[in-house]
Amino acid sequence: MGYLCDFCGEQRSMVYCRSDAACLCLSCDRNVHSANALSRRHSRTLVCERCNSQPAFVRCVEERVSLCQNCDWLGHAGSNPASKHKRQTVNCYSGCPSAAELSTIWSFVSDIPSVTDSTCEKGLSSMSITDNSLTNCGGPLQSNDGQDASVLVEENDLKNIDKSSVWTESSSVPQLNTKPQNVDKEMGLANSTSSKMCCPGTKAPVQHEDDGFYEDFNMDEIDLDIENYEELFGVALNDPQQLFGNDGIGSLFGVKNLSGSDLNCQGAYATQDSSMMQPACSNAASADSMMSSKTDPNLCFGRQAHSNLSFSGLTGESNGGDYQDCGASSMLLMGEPPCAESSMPSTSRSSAVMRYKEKKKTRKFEKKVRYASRKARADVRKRVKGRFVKAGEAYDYDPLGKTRSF
DNA sequence: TGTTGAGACGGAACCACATAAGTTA
DNA sequence: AGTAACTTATGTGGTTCCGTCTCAA
Repeated sequence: MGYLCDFCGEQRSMVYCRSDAACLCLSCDRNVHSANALSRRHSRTLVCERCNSQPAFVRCVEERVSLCQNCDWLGHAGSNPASKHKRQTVNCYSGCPSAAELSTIWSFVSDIPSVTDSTCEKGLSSMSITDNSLTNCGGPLQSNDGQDASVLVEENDLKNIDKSSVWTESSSVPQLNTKPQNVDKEMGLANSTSSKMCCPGTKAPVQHEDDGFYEDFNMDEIDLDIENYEELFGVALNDPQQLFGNDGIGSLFGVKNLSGSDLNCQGAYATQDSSMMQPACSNAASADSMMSSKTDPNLCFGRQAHSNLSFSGLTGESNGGDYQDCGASSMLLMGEPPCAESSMPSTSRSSAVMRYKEKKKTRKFEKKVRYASRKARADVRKRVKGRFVKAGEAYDYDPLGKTRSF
C-alpha cells in the first residue's frame, strides 16, 4: 500500500470501491458509503498491495499480500516457484461494517484501524460479504427482511471463508481468474468449495453433480455482448452447435435461432428445470442486453444446459482490469469456449480473442466520467428534488448526510 | 379485430458550481 | 512570445416530466 485515499488524500488507502473506481481509507469508505442506500450497496474489497490501483482478488498466504488478478498472475505464473503459494480469496463487502467486522472478514489484515463512525451505526451497518470468487448474485441466502441484519453473508458462512477459499495454482477454482492468459489449455471451472450458484427467484441453488465441469460457473455482472462472435470464436454461428456443442453452454444461450446478428445475453443461466428459471441478476447493463433478455427469453434461459451461468453488465470499455473484476468473464472471453476446442485451433482462437478484446476496448456502451473531480463534487452536492441547490439554501437530499434541512 | 386506458419504460431537462478551455490585455 | 486576468463552456448526479410502448380489457 502506501498510496493515499482518493477522497481525503491524507490517509492511506485501504479499500477499493469498484462502483466508484476509487481507493479509499477506511474512514472515507465509511463516510462515503454511508451516504445513502445506493452507495451502501457498493461492493468494496482490499486494494492490491502491489499495484495499489486494482481491487485485491486474492491474498497470498506466504507473501502476506493482497493481490489483484494481474499481480497475482504476474507473481504466481505457472513456472514461477511462487505458483505454489497458497492463496485465499479476498472477500468483498458492502454496507458499513465496523472495524471488528472487517477484521472478521479479513482476518489476515492485522492493522485495520478503528473507524470512528458518524452515521452508520443506526442500522446502516448492515453489511454483506461477498466471496470474491465466482458469485455474488444475492439470492436465496439473502435475507429478505434483512433491513436490519447486522451482518449478511452471501455464499459463505464467515467461519468457512478462510479455509474454504484457500487454494494453490494446482487447484481448480481460481484458475478461472488467475490465469487469464493461459486459458487455452485450461478450463478449470468447477468444484468451488467456497461458492455456490445462487439464483434469485429460485428455491435453491441448483447443482449438477453429474457435471462438475460446469458446476458453479457463474458470471455475475457480465454482459457478454457477443456481436463479434465470429471474431471471438472464429466460426460462423449458423449452426450454434458448432460453437457450443449439442447440450452444453450453447443451450444456455438459446442459440437455436441465431443466425448472425447479436448474441446478447444478460442474466442468463440455465437449470435443468426450465420452470425454475429466473433472470439472474438485476444489475442492468447495456440497453441492448436488456432488450434481448426481455424480448427473447430463449436467449437467456436455455433449455437444459449444464451450467449455472449468468451474464450481465460487462461494458464495452472493459479491459483487463474489468475482466479481473468480473471473474469468470475473462475465462469465457479470453479462453476457449466450452465445447469449441474441437472446431478451431487454439492459436487462431487466441488471436480472435485478442482482436475481440481490442475491438471491445474501443467501444463505448456506458457513460464515462471525464472529470472525476466534478463527479466527486456532484456526489456530495446537496439537492432539492434531484436538482442542485445553491450553497446554504434548503435542501431535501444530502448525499453525505442524507438529511433534510427543512 | 380495433380501440382505449393503465402501467412500464426510457430519455431529456433541470439545477449549482468547480474547472477546463478560450479570449483579451 | 509569454503571462496573467477574465470570460465562457462544460460536466456532474438525482429527480421529475413527458412521450412512447406494451398489454389487458
